[in-house]
Amino acid sequence: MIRHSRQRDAIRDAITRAGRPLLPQEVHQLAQQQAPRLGIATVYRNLQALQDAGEVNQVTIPGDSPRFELAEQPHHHHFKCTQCGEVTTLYACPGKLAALTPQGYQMHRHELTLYGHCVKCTQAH
Amino acid sequence: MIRHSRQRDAIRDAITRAGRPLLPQEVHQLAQQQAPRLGIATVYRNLQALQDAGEVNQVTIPGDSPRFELAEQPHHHHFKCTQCGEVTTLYACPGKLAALTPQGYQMHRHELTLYGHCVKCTQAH
DNA sequence: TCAATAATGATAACTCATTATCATTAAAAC
DNA sequence: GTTTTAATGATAATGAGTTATCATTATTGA
Repeated sequence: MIRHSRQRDAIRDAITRAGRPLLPQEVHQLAQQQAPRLGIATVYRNLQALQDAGEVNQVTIPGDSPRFELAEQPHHHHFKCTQCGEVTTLYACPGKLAALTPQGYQMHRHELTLYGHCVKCTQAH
Repeated sequence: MIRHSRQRDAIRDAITRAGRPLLPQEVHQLAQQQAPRLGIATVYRNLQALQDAGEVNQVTIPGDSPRFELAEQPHHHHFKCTQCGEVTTLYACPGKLAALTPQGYQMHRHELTLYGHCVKCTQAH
């Protein structure tokens, strides 16, 4: 039987407030503002639980460990800043990707990641 | 001072013949046909050396460990078969991705991965 | 052919994200 | 309030990929 917990709320809130995919460590840091003694194991446990419950999804940027974002978002892609490492959500898609698929192949989904400098890092020059 | 070695030739040839990005284990298996007693440490050492020499590049598919492909290829993307796991090179690109970049951001490069079933796995039904 | 040493192969060691363990804490039903 | 037990926090253990170690092999210049 599933019980309510301050920690799980803090984790869900952190992901919601961020509006972008977060690494477990980022979730840990952000959620600690709301649940001070939060342990990293609890973060992993609840990310798993929230995923099983269909509340959050896993996002993997090439070369990085998985990040977590709210489920129930429209189709989107991501931008990773090569300076600060932050990942942003992009609500846009080039479309027409079926044309890239070779003869005889079946495409079911796609992932696109843009790389560059975010606003903060661009301005910091 | 760099010496010639049968093992490095076998590794370079395996990547060249494959025509697609290979995992270190795949390189190991393929190159063993040409260099029977090839050890996995030698594979890693030479992948690093070939990368330093600019002969091969590293490719990372989300969630996977790095693969290696020949450098000096035109711009391209990849297709990963969700059935057999094989990664194929796609010499095509949707283009016009600058339009997806948010105001104030600077995009330098992008990565696109298509997922689905390759010819072999599609036919195997 | 021979000497110098780069490269190899086998395997131990390491890295680091993630998971398991277990005593303690705290929801929630009564 | 009391009881039950899910959830937590601290930390040890795990695992997969990669790197380091070192005795041995093999390339290359003399």
